[in-house]
Amino acid sequence: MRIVTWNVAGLNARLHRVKLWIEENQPDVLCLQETKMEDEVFQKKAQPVFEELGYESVHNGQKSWNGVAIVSKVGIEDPQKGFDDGRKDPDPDARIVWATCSNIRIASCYIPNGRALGDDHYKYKLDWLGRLHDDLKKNSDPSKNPVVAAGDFNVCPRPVLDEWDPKQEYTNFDWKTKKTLTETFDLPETHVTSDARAAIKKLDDLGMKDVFCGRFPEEKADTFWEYQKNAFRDKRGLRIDLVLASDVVAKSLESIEVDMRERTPEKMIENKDLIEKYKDAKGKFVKPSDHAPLVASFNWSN
DNA sequence: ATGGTCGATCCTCGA
Repeated sequence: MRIVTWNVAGLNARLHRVKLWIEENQPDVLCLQETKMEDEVFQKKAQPVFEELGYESVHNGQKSWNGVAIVSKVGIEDPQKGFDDGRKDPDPDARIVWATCSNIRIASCYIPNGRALGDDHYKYKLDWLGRLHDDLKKNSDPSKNPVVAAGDFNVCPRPVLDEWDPKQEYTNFDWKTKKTLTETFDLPETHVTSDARAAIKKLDDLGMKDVFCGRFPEEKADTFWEYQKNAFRDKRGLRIDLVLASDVVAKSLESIEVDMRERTPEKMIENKDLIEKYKDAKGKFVKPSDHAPLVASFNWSN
């Protein structure tokens, strides 16, 4: 059972590559984030592509921003859009969708970025993670049942290992001044706070284990590199995409890895055939997302 | 002369 999470940064723009990736990698369940489209658009443009490949799908989206989907070749049962955490105020954003696939309750999650510590969006981020906890506790009981929450958590769970070094100096040539500039890059502060980490810890305490962390407690494995300033080339990334699994699932983990090839910028692709392959029907090279797919394989049968 | 973020939308915002 191969479960994948991938923030595609716009499914309309990325569809050609998502299709290729599914064909090559044959995931059982693919959790997508940042589809940036309404459900009607998903049904019309994306769903038929997935169906052609033998996949069912469920989507919770909105215009321009956010949007999440579960794409599965092992069934989609009891789909649910948004939270069912007992609260009356619905989430204003389309950030979570649930489905049961091969007897595992699965959520595709896009946690709010937070923007800045003083911003209301940061409060929303922490509240959102609390709601995820409460929904899991209320409906899924991860201490007993097979549950997976996969997605872009916008939190670096482990200090240092899941971050870039904010003190490291990077050099880039500036064509305007014709000088080599040295600069450092601050971490996104909303991703590394003790409160954000405590929210992930609370999910862990509920029984939702960060399976990469369980297998590789001492290793780095970034999943996101910003588009700006050659971040991928300079290995300036963060580990913010996570597969959280309840114990019965987590203990069946066979492998977990990041597909770096899918994030490789055009300039760094050496195999020219690959560049041709990434061109869509109109002959336009489809750029990578700023996130790489995180692929988790479990020895799971229901 | 080089390159400079990207996507969705409507030009600026969010990441």
